[in-house]
Amino acid sequence: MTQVKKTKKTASRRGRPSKPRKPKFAKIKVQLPKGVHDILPEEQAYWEKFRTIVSQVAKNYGFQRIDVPIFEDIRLYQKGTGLSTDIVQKEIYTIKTRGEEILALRPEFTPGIVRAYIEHGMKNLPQPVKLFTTGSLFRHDKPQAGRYRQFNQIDFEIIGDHSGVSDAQIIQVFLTIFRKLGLKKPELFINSIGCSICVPDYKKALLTHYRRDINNLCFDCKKRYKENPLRLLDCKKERCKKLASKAPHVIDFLCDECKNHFKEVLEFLDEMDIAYNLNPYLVRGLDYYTKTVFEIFGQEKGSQSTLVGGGRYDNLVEMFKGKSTPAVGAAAGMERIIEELKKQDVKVVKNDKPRVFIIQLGDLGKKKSLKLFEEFQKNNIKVGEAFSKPSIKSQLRIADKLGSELALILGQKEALENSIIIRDMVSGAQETIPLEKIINEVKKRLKK
RNA sequence: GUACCCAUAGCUUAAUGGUUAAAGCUCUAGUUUGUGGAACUAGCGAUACGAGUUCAAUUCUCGUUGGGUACCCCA
Repeated sequence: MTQVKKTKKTASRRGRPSKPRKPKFAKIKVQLPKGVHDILPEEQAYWEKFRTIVSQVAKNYGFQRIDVPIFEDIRLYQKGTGLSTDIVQKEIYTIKTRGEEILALRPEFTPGIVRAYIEHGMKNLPQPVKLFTTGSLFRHDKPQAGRYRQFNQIDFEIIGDHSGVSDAQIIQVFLTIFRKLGLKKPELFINSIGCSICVPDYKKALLTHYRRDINNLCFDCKKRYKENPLRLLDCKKERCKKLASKAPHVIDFLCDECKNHFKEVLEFLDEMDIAYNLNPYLVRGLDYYTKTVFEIFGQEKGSQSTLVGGGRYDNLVEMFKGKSTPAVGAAAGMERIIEELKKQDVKVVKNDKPRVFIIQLGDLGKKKSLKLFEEFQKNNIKVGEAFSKPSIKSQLRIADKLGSELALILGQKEALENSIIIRDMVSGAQETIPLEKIINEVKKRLKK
């Protein structure tokens, strides 16, 4: 029999000389542009857990959510993030509108949040204003592990307080989130890069230190020498590193105010038992930082292991014509943190398995099943279904794969006599009961 | 922006300068016209794209695209 069938099939295939029918439309192959990624259903458990913890911790520490637009006037970032930064010089995505306007996809959160603070008169709220957000950012960078062109960050800002307590609290918030996520041993590095009063002195000293060796510097460092001497300390090239290691430390040049502020921050960290490493060469790549700067690294060493970066930016509000307002904030890369969780083998349980599954057979059975399904929704019981499958076998298979404990079978016969079969998927025992009692029966059985 | 490595089905892998590119997992269905997990059977499904060498390229060469890694920078 099967053979006949087979022969028939091949014969018919061969006997049809003219092509399989062509689609009337042209096909194109589409794939993701460079450096962007999908977050697939099986990944979502991590993201959900992450977001839940973030908003929980935010609430506990008194941060309110704000959402700022994905694109803004490019000048916001040119002025805020800084013209000399790589982010603005080579990584920012721009959009030209039909008018003359040039917009930019946000490469970071802080300028947008500061703009919102000013624009909505938040200086009239009780200070400081504590805000947080999460979302996608865009940087045209070369993609590699842990680095994407569209990526997600969580961001916390405290605007309107100069005290070191806020710096410490921002750090505390991120470490709390890490603890709740189950991330082991994040490492904190911290430094102070002074304010507009003391930094010029330090820059002068740096330039003096480098002056004699300027011709030995790498190409980038020559540029840095002119535009942003602090970043000379950041260079990873051997020759430049050697020079950097003999360079004077910022700490020694801090004015009294900055020195006290830094001391205060460290004292608060000590008080909260937060371990930190002092790194005199940590300067960070954004122009607006003053005083405290810090980074938090994961355990996995590598150049992309920065999980959090942040610091104080006491001049930024004023730069946008706001009233002089001190502020501090930080942001963490969500993709990197989730990668780190996976590397550390932190498991996240996904809990969306339906414990009950409805199986329908025949037209009448299907119709009644739809209704029954709604009944379960009203009773807030998660129930699985495969209404698109006609056979009982496929439906049972799916119920089994989903790990349902109970299968409810509603076929033609049951529909006619207003009953339903309830099947225990573990023991295989089943029982026919009146349809109207099913909700209570299921509730009873699920309690066990 | 620079350097190195990589690219076969949804996933993991195989093979070949020459007929129809192979397997496991997954998925769809069947072996029971109303009963899952196992087994068996069948089906779906791929040489990233473009050029060159060749009688013949998935295989060799080049380019493009995408991925990985290092530098740079950053989260």
